[in-house]
Amino acid sequence: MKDSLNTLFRELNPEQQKAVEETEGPVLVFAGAGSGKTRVLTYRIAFILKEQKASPWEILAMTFTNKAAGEMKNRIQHFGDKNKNLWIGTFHSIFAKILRWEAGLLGYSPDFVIYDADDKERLIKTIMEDTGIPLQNYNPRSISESIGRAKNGLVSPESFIASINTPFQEVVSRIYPEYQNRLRINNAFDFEDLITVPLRLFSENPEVLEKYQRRFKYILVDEYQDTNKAQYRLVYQLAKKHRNLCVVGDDDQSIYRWRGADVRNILEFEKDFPDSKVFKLEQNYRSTQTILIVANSVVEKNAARKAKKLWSAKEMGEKVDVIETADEREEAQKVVEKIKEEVFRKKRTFRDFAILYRTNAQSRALEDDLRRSGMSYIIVGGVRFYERKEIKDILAYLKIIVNTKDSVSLKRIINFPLRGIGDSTTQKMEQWALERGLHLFESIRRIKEITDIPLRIQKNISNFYDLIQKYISLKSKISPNELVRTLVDEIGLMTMYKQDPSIENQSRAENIREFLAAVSEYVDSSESPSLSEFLEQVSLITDVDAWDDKSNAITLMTLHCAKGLEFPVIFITGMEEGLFPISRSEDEPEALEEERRLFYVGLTRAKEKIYLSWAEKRRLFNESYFRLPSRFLDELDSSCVHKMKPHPRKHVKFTSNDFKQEVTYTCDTHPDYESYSQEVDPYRCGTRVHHQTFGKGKIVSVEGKGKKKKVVVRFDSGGQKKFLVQYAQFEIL
DNA sequence: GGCAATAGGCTTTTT
DNA sequence: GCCTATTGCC
Repeated sequence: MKDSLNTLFRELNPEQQKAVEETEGPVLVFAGAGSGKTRVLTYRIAFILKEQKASPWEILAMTFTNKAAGEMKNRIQHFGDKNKNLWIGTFHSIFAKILRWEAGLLGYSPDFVIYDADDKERLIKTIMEDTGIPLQNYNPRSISESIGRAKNGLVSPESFIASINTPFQEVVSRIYPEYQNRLRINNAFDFEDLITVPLRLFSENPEVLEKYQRRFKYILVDEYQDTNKAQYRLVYQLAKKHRNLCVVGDDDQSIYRWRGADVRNILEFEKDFPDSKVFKLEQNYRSTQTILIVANSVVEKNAARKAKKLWSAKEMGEKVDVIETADEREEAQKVVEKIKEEVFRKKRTFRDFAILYRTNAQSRALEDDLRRSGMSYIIVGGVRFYERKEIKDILAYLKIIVNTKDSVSLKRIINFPLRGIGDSTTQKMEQWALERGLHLFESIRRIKEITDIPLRIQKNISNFYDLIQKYISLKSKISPNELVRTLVDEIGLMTMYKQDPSIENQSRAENIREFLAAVSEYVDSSESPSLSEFLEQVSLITDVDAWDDKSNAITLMTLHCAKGLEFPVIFITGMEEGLFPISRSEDEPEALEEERRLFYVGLTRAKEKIYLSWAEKRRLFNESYFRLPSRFLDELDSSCVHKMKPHPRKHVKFTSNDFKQEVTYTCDTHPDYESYSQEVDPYRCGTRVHHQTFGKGKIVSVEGKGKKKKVVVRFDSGGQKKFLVQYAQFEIL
């Protein structure tokens, strides 16, 4: 171990080495993209162990993704295989583990299940139905998000009620306390709970907090800029005793503000810990100089950031190519063309490429073309595997077997596959349970006592009860693997899907097979496999975690997903106003800065070459829209950019379809369209208008025709608003 | 209670 | 354009 440490120490630059050796007291490491952040973290742990400052189980290292945690674990294994007992994991998995141990103190049993966004929404819907809040007026998802935001910001149901400003918040304030109540009844936690409940646990039980404070002599936090208020408090609490806290992050890569992440946590670390040591890692080992110049030129436009400048000892490298295309199909073609060129010219292979985009929906056009060209690709993200309906159905069975109190899962499967227990019956049973303060599962067990359910249906219910009961008793006798296979077989899922030869059912059957394989894999890899541990793993996994760089394929994913990864060649597609930066960020400077950081993250994924592309016309939802190039393209250091002119278009052809569609056209860049247009209409892009209330402005987009015609006007005062032309009473200037 | 047809919502990003 | 949830009919 000593040898390998010495060898590797030579690989650290002076700043990295200082950050590794400064083990005592609070330490803040600003680690720019590609500056060897993971290396510093792992060496630091290895160094602490080597100096025998702590035992492995006294070191806690927290990350945001399983992938990052796994990489850290892997690298540390190189230093010695006794390091298995280190506490390395995601925030959520670490605290899920602690919650299992301390569940009793919270009125939970250790078999609790973890609800994902879908379960959460179902529960909220149930509450809305029960409390008579009309689903039509309030969207359960917005309510779920609102509650999530409150929890991340440590706003309790009580304080939420105290700060109501809108009717919507009033509705949320009625649901929020009941939601927490039902979670407890269902013996379930949601994602936010995994962070906020430990905090409550610690504040209500100081002796428990002290136990963990004493245990964790050294605490490390990765991607500190992504912590939210709750996570920050949790870290702060745990580190208070030994004060050996090392946080590593990069404010320029903070891209999860919308999820409650608070950059202030990293920017104000020195305020929270006045005696902290600060290190800045600014040498980038990943990218060419050109790439860093371009990336810096973009992120410098942000006001809220710590001054720093990444540099590289590498060569200048190639310029960034900006590609302008006619529509998203041509964009895809160009990307494919460039990949072919790179493969041919530079002898690159598919795994060298990543195609990034802002929204998952953009992947389709790219996929179509890649498939046509016979190039292998993998999509990371999108519809997550464990969130697919057929998988969630099986998971719901498993959750019930582990925790019969979980009424959300119970309702999901009570009549799936169809067994003659319909909605009205379920409602009767719920009502019966509610009146007696029992769980829904109790109604099922004691179905004979519910006399207003016909005998025939009672029989169906008691069959269902026997089925679940059988697996509950099997749970301790056979492995999760055998149990799941028997279950899938008994409820006839595979036969059900296979019977129908439609593509979607075939792919469902395929997914179930994949799921069964995942269970086997879990059983093989775990020391003491249990159903409940498997469920936890599944709940906390993401698709990036499953991304493996071994297969030789082009990677497609969102910019968010790409964080922490690197590729020789990066494509960032859809560089258009309204898409990137996404339209919702336009009127909020902080959101816009976050978009810019996201762009920065994308750019710094590249080792050698960057292609940026945008399309003049793009299909979104079901309509075509004309587009303007992203403002970010203007922010690139022009000396490092090479603009590729679109193919000379001899005739801009518009099919009759183009005129039938309801399109948004932006005219400044499309004089061609004007000459083809049969409509003489003063309300088009670029027209300056005056509005009674808002003053003077310019039309920036148009949609719809006739009476439905709407325009978006950007006013000189700064704001932007959409109007129905019919009612707006504009004065044309 | 079951099933097929239709309406409606959505697309920013995720542990 | 897709997926899901709801509706209306059997």
